[in-house]
Amino acid sequence: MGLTKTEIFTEEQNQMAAWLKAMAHPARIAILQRILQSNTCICGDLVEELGLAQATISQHLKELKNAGIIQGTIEGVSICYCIEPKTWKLLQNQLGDFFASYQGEQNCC
Amino acid sequence: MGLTKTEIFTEEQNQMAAWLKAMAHPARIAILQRILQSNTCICGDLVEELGLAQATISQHLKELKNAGIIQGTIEGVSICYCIEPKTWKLLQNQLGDFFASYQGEQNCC
DNA sequence: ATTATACATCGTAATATTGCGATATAAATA
DNA sequence: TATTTATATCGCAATATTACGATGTATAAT
Repeated sequence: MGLTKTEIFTEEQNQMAAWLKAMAHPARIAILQRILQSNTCICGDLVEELGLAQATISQHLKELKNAGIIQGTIEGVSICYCIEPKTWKLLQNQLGDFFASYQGEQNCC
Repeated sequence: MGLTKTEIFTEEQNQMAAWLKAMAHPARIAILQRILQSNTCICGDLVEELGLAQATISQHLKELKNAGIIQGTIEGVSICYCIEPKTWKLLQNQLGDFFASYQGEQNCC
């Protein structure tokens, strides 16, 4: 084995897992924080700021892009990455609901 | 290679990544939903409800427990799993802040 | 046209994850 | 004490992830 049995879960469960997985790496958290903080597009600055090789950063950016969390547009020689607003808000809402659905310890251990 | 370079990231970035990673699997999302929904402790019902083998479920529960997201207490023969309130609230707040720090598209692509 | 710059992609090695059968453990019951 | 019940752990095979050097590609500058 070694592959997730996606077919036994709902579309929503798989989507949520995919989003979380895309963010579940310190480098990708750092990239997102950097984009959020500067509140504008981020290009190759990342390679110097994080201590990872250019190929590695590029790969991480690709994963965030594939998950729909960021988007990249060509800006001359470099590429400009920023948050994909739609996905961001969707994920924000879904995660918000998910966490808020906890009613606190009641009949619990 | 093949191992994450945790030493170049902050404690917070690594912790957040670890929490997200623990939740970044459809089975573990399903388990958490089940716990949240029934609002009480969950034992072996999961094995019948999800379509995964007992060993697999046990492993997923272990990962959620190791991340501090759920806790398990022995309840006679079976084990009772529920949300770990402290971690849950912490993660809820940190994720909330993280997502809320997005200022919307401004100087962006 | 050539060169420089900024990324992306390929290929590969090291390691991690996923899933499960088999087996171990520990509490409850007969 | 022996057996049942509920869960954990081991060991393995299949696959995925992480990281990076090397190389490809496309735009800008010379």
